[in-house]
Amino acid sequence: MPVTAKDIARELSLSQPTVSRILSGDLSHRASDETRRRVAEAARRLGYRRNALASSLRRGRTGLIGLHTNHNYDARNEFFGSIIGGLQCACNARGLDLLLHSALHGRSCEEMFNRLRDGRVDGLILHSSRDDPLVSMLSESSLPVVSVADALPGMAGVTCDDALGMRLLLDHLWQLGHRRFVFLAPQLALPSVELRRQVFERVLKARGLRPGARRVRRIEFEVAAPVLDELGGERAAVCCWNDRTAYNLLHDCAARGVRVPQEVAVAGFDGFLDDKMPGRRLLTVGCPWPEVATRALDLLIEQIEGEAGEGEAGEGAAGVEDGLGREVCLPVALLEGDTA
Amino acid sequence: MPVTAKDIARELSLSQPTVSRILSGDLSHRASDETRRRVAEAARRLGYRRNALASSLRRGRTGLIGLHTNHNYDARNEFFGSIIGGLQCACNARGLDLLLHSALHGRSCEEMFNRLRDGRVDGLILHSSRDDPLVSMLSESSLPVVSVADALPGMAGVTCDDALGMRLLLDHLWQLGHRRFVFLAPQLALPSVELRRQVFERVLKARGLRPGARRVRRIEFEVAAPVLDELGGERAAVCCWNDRTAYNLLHDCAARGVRVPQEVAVAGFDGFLDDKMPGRRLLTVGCPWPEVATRALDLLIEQIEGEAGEGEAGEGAAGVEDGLGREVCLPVALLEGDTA
DNA sequence: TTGAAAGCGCTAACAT
DNA sequence: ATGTTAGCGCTTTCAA
Repeated sequence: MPVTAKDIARELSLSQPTVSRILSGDLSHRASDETRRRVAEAARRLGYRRNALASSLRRGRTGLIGLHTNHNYDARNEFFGSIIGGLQCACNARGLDLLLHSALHGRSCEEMFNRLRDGRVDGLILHSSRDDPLVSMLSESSLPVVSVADALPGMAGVTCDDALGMRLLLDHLWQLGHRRFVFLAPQLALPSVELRRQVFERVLKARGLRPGARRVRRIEFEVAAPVLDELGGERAAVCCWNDRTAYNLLHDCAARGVRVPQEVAVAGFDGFLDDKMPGRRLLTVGCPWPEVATRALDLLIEQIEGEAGEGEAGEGAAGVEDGLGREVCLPVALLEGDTA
Repeated sequence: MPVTAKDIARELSLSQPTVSRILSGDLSHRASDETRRRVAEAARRLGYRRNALASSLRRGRTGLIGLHTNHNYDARNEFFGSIIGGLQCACNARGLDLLLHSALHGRSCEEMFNRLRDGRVDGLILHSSRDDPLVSMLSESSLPVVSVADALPGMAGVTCDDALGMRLLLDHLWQLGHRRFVFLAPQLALPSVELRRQVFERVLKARGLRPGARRVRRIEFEVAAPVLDELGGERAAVCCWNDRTAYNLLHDCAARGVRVPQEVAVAGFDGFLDDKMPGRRLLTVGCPWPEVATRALDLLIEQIEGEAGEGEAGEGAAGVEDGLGREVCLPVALLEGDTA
């Protein structure tokens, strides 16, 4: 039913490749202006549209960028929405489209790997954790991959400056007079959070706080409430691993009548703009997630382009100078608020 | 470089189709257990992965669903994020993947149309407005399309019950004692908003309010501030066309020291969960956007499947009984708050 | 400037 | 139970 180059060729008594060359805008091909005109006219008249599948199959390029996460995130999650949104804009600017891979929950890791590598995407943006078996499969494969937010072994990645963020946050809280801290971390093995935790412990230890005054509390993903039972009256600053957890905690405080910041101080990490409810503002660390996504796409495109011109390079030290081992770390900023 | 069915066939001295049939899980094909085993083993050993492009080209199905909007939305927008998120889940459950089409801003409408119809997706979820030329091009084409949130002529769609929502809202405000109303609408030709506006005017007229007490104010997208200058002291209930606009208005009120709800009452439309800042809650209409997306996908799949078994049906009344003209309207609920 | 031929990797019809 | 043949629609030599 759809009109093909062959149809136009038949209509104009030309060969199919000639038509195809003109319609694909091949500039190295010098066709007569007359033929050009006739082909263009017939294409418009018959409603020709190039089949992207056939074209991609032949050229080995699809113009599609894949996005996959092994967490239960979708676009409704503010973090993941920021990543997707940033990618949408960046793809837009570069004439690419974005493929959101479905998670295939419950299926084997091999199946997911096979789908990611089935030729539909030129490269992959990945958000995952160290304990995901898919990571090593991907890093050993030839598919260009760049991780976002959390650094993953064996592949390029773009992160926020987690260490700096945590330092800024602790300095600020310290200056406000806080001397008792809790860090709420998820059980997930997220490199970014582990980094923040390390800095949390190192900085506070250096300031001379005893372990009891600088606790790390593992929580169920973003569920903060249980920690309130453990604070025991004394004032504490609770550093949440992300903004969502912090907002949950604020909610729990309100529900239990715990005053913020008088009894409990709350800090987040993400910096999602929240001008919804005036009169209250979360202390947090601003992370440029959309820019993380944009930079990741840049790195990915480098890899994709590099891959094309490959083939004769020495195999020994490959992977470093062509961007495979590149790690980009973007600056963060303290966003002051009234919750501490 | 990638391993093909041909490679495996050569390795095992089989024909390529035999290998292909086994690896594609063709159950109608009875291969000997021995061959099955050898093929499976070789596939694993050599790292075979089926090329989705070739497969799709041949079968005429891609397993990809497209999403396009002609507005400047991306996943960071709460509304569009909800739609994307809902689609991700629904696609996930059905083994489909989601393709976010880049907007191609500044390029011609034909180009966008051509990209949407280039064979990469089996069907399209569309969010657009009546004044978009793309809509008629798509509705006349054979590509399965379903619109979300805003009903579009000539194609199936899923919407929220905008009329009911506005009625519930006005009833509630009326009972609270409000007798002066403003509806903030964008200049965009969004059918859903026009419907709300119509109901706004009809209901309030029926209640006997004179035009001056039931004004419709066109605003720049989601910019609410200017309306504050025009209220002139007297108390009014401002119905915003969406939650974002309402939050902006709350923000503006706080900035100018206008007390809500004492001086100005504020209502939204969307119902995005906002437990971020405890102690204040927007009066709004809860719209099930993710479910809108899910239902739209169902309708789309119906169309796609129906299309396959087509070919001999009478052409006269086509398009109605096979779901093309279907319009689904999902229920909404009033979400009470303290802003009115 | 254009045409002929080949092939991307797969699936489907038919033959054996 | 397996092989043969053909073709999806396009791009890419190479030849004319």
